[in-house]
Amino acid sequence: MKKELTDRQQEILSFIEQFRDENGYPPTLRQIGKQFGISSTFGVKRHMDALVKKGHILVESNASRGITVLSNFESISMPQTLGDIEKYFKRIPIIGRVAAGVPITAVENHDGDVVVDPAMVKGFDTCFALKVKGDSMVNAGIMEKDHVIVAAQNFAKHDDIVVALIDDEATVKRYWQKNNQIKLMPENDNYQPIEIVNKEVFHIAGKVIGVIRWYN
Amino acid sequence: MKKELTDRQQEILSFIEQFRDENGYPPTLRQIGKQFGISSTFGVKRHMDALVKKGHILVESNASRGITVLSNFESISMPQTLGDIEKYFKRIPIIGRVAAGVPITAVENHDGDVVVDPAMVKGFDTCFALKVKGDSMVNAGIMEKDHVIVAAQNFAKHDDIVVALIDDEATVKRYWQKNNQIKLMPENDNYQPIEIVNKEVFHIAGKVIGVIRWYN
DNA sequence: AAATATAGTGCTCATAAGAGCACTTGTCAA
DNA sequence: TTGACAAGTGCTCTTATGAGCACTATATTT
Repeated sequence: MKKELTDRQQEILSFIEQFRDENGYPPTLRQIGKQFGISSTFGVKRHMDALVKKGHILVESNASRGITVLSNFESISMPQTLGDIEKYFKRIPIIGRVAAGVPITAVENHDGDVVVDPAMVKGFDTCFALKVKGDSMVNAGIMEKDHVIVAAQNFAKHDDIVVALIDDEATVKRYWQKNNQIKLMPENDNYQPIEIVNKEVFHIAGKVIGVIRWYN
Repeated sequence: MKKELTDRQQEILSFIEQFRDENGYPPTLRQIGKQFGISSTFGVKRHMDALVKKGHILVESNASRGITVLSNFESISMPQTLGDIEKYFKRIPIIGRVAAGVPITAVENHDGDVVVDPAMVKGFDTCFALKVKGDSMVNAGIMEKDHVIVAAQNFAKHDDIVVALIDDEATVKRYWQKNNQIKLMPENDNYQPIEIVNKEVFHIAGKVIGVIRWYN
């Protein structure tokens, strides 16, 4: 069992992990020292020894950057059989281009995928994810490069956030409808509402049901 | 765009990734050479140069093991065995209360969990999710009731978005630091920055690495 | 007051490890 | 046949980096 760390040791352990995560390789003793204002490698080395002793890392002797951080994997609720997996986890494809003619499910359109909770997309037949271009929805908390999770459907209700196609151009906007009049409302003061006059070239691809953002 | 690799280059790239995944740090040129029966570091070095040129890795000059493998988004794949699951999916606990005294991992504090892509939290030892209260970060696209994904750590860099504890009250803010002065910056014009004067009652619980939102 | 633990300095030393040159071998296309 | 290219050898050179010693400082405990 891992033993309690001092504040200093915890700080240093966190730094090692973060460094490794950002660079793909762990820091040297001197890089650690520099980060914390420790001028001597020996001072840092003793922290390593302490972290090894307490079971948080492994250090390969005489190997530069030879630090292995031991993970702390605590399982929550996990599937018991392979067949169970879809009850616990779901992957949704990230669609590169959304165009009217092209079926959403087209494989050549894949651009990776996102992992979501199946409970969240329950009841929606076909879902896909879309990487947001532009900042027209920032006031709705949808930023450039976020991924929106979309339930595929060709209709919408007033006030839904939708993925709409105008002349084969995909856009995320809030759907506004009164009687026979339709507008696509941006949520950014620098943009103007788009009024749909020609319904021939207008299409709804789906309704936004979620947003996922990762920093870095 | 990444260019095509020769068979040899592909083998070597795979080995580097596998080595790093197993050990937590990349191999040296000599270790790579040993694996493939290449006795000269120069032979290996030229493979590295080729991989850099073709956009698959980064190499830090004169740094031992300074190889960063650039990630490649693969298309949807599913685990083949139960043991594989954690490579594909991860659940992160939603923490009810974040308080200075209480360990984050305390089970009684669970409030369900969120499903995320393990690749996104790779390298972070302990992660948790937190439901956002209040609208002080709307300009950063973090809305009330969103879940923020947090990597547990007790330090932060200037400009990180952090979960901070002041007098046992948890808050999400942008971390601002200059010399010895620390401020927590809201991203909403209706709120004022919080200046940290008493560091006794101030604590950093973690760094926000992602945001998840579900509508309805 | 003495003992103990954590944290750090300023060195030295040995070596692990990257950089690079001149030369060789084998394959394939023009 | 020639030329281009990938792949590898056997070196040398430099330096980045881990190991370790003797000593200091500051708490906290005994």
